[in-house]
Amino acid sequence: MRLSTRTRYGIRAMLELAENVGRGPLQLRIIARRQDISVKYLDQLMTILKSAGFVRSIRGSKGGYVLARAPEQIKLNDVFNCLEGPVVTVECTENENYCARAADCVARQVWTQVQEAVMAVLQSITFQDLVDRTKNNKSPDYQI
Amino acid sequence: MRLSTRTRYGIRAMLELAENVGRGPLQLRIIARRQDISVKYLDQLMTILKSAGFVRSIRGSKGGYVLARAPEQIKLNDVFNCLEGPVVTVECTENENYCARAADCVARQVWTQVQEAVMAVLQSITFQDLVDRTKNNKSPDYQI
DNA sequence: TAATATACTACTAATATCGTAGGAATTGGG
DNA sequence: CCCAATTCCTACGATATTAGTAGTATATTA
Repeated sequence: MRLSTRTRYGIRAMLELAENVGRGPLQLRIIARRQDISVKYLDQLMTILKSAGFVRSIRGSKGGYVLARAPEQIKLNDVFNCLEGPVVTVECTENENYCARAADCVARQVWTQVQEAVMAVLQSITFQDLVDRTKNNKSPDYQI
Repeated sequence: MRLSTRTRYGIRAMLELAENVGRGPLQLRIIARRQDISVKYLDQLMTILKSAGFVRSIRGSKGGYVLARAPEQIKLNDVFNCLEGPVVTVECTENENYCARAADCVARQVWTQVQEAVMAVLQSITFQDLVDRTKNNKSPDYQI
């Protein structure tokens, strides 16, 4: 159960956009440099995020990317699902008919519990929350 | 973030052994048939579980496998870790020095939160719990 | 000694991941 | 109108992992 770089990079890129709200479009090049990600790879990730409706693009010179919605309206769970796929994919938790024993399968119950725990965390956090947390981390009050 | 069959099969095999406690060794062949897993593949999984100390093997005729500890003393988390590896592997959650920005990286905080949520679920369940749940599921009281 | 098990090692097909590469299309500014 | 900057699109490839299959060696019981 390891996270793909796709998801990790994608969420970090979204965070960059969230921090840039109100300052116009942000370029791939900039995001890639700040987050230490290959421009070309990030290019593909943004395509996914764009077609899922999380970001908007402005083409041409002075173009770039902006969030399609306000940061407080985008939950981590949404983006996670888009990039990583359904949380904890075990076929039988999604499709009751996948296995004949599903009804009294305790293993299935466990995976469902795990799944719900992960979703609960990711659903409770928006990109605005992450922006706020970043500010707190950078605040002088928190320096040692 | 999908579970490998390795983990799923392994946990189901362990559950079979937990249900068989006190009845002597259980053969690979039997477990494989009941759980619909390839005998040869299960063979390899049991090798892993054995070297991790979760099961003991009895070789030769009338041999098989038994749990190495009482079912109430084996948490799902232990077996999960053994088969699937660390929960939610993101290098930076395990190794603070992996990334220079780790200290104030909010993405890292998120993955830590997710990780802890999963571990909390898996740590709260033992194989004895699963045996009990199975009995409840099979009890006539629960039939419709 | 025969039958039944586990133990061990090697191989393989399929798939996914994590990119790299190259060029086409669009836009803003001089 | 032209050039530079930027997104858009498609194809390719190297690497690793997964989910097995296969064959043989070793141990134990009866």
